[in-house]
Amino acid sequence: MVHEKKTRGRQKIDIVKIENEQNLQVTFCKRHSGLFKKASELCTLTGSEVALVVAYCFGSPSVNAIIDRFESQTPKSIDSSNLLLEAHRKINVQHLNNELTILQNHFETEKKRGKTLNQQRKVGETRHRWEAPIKELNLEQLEQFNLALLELQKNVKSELRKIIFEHSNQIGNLGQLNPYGIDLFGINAREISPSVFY
Amino acid sequence: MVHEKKTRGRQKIDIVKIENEQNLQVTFCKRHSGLFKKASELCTLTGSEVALVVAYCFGSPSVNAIIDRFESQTPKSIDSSNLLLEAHRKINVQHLNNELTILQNHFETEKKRGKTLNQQRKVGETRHRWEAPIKELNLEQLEQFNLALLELQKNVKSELRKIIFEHSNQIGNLGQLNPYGIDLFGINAREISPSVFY
DNA sequence: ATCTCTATTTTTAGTTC
DNA sequence: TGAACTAAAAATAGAGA
Repeated sequence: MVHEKKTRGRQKIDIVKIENEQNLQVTFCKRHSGLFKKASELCTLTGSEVALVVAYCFGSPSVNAIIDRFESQTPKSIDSSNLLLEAHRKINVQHLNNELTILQNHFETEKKRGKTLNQQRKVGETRHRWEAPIKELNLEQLEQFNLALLELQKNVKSELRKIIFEHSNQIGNLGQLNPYGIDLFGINAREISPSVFY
Repeated sequence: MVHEKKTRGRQKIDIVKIENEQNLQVTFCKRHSGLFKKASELCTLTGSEVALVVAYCFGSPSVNAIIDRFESQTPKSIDSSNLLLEAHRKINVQHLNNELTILQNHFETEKKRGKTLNQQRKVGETRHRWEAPIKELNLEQLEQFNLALLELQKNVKSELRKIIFEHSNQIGNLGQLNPYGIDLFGINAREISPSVFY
């Protein structure tokens, strides 16, 4: 019996910019989630720190679809300028906020752990003399990164408001609007072994 | 003829912290490079922006091996404190510098492109009215991120100097020293289509 | 640490539902 | 859109030099 193959399976592709907009969207979606999964796994497996920021935008047609869908879900009572504002806020900033909150919780946890380490050191463990500076360096770096992300988020918000404000004076040009999306992924420092801090 | 398998091939593993130090190192190495490759591919394929920071440290035994190897390659004429300084600088900061230079070149290119866009806009292309703010937002964010990275690099350097200085007064404790490595990967903004900027 | 090698697992391109 | 499917491509665990 001859078995007809149902699909051609995964095809080899060159790593060059995808020109077909449809393919690009699908590939972005798949590889984007794949990348975050890999990053997450690296963190978990090796206890390393990974900060990953992916920024992208959608082409106008799919943007319209998203906005349309959002509008159809929103009560009509909200006035239209507010509606657009909220739509963009939700689409662009909500996820960012969520991720950032998680990230900040990680930082808090690490900060506490850093303090504990500091206290332990005061007890007189000379064995740990090299750990503390690196620990602190690490925290410092992470906090700077965190601050940069906060700043970035602030800018996203204010720029979005600006854009949407301009836009509200110009309804009908929706196709030219570019929603902006940012995903964040952050994992904190961790011990590799009781005597090697990270 | 019975074919004896040479290896068991890839084995399924749970995504939990690897406790065996040796396995951890190898896995980190493999997955670290795999992650950067994936990030690079996502950028190229979809023209998205990705910033990836991976920070990790080595356990003491392999650290000794690295330092030993470095020392055996270095002319004996250099005095030992300088030697250690240089060793750590090379190991920890060189790659960072290289990556950062590439990153900065990308930023420069993008900044120029942003200016060109600005000039074009002044010519009177109303069609592009939404592109510029997002372009600028993007650049601004990227520059902030870049600044954060520069700051981070500065801290790595100064902390390393501090650690190495302390260490040079305390030879014989090499096993407690934790080299610190940071890899950076950054890709710039790009057009998705002539009318959608990123 | 890296590189190699192999046999698997995992990811994903293309398609269909 | 978007989730599910398939089969091929790609990544990688384990072992080695």
